[in-house]
Amino acid sequence: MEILHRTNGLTVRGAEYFSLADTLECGQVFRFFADGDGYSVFSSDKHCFARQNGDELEIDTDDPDYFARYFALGEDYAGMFARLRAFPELSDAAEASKGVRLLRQDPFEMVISFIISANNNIPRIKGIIGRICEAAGEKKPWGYAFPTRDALMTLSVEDFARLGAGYRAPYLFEAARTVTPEFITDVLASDTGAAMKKLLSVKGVGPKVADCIMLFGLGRGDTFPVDVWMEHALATDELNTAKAIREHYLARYGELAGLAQQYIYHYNRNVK
DNA sequence: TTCCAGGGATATA
DNA sequence: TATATCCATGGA
Repeated sequence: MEILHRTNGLTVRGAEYFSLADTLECGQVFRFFADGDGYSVFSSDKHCFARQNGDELEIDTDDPDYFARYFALGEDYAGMFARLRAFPELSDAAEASKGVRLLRQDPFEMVISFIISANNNIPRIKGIIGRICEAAGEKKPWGYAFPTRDALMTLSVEDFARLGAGYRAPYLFEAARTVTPEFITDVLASDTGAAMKKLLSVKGVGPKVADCIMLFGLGRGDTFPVDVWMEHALATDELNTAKAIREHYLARYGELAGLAQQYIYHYNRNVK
């Protein structure tokens, strides 16, 4: 994969293990929309317009370095794909998900976003997050940034409820106060078990939400979020709870479990 | 243990 | 077309 840095973006050639559409459409990111012949993608206080034609990818942005990391352009997806493809039960899902990547998203944004995701559907989640950005995020030429923690702290429980968060409003109010930069640093420095425990101390964060935050926001591959789709796809007589499924596949795929989860999710939701 | 709390999408009648 | 169910979490 060849990456050319331009002043206003990036050009990537030979992006065989990269699918912009599949990566964005597999439930890990809520701030993007199909825009002409590509996608507008928003993360933290950044924006890019990305477009893919075969194995050539164009990313227009003021911050190429940020989006090079965001899209994990420096990581060996060919190698990770090959290792997962070798598991017989994963071969079909892997082949259908060759270009799916784990995005490196902003930890604070992920905590807030995945609290909203609990017991919710994607269109509604997108709506709530969009309204929170308009209410408290900085206005930019391309739209609104995700609010900083300080800006989020100016919103009341009633504000969050009015923006559509429903009964999650008090959790968001509290998270804006407890999820400090120090909290994030602390979680990042912890091993998986300790990180999970710390995240679970935030109200509104249960096991599934914590797994999503670790995988999509903290770059932790050794997690395996099990939502209802995964449970339907993977449940057997022996593995009949989300917890049992999680433990089993975590042990089997190790540090690649998170990517395996994305392959399975994408295959079952978007391909099959 | 069971129930409930937004509301948009999906399934079923 | 109308109505029931789903969703992942915390608290009663």
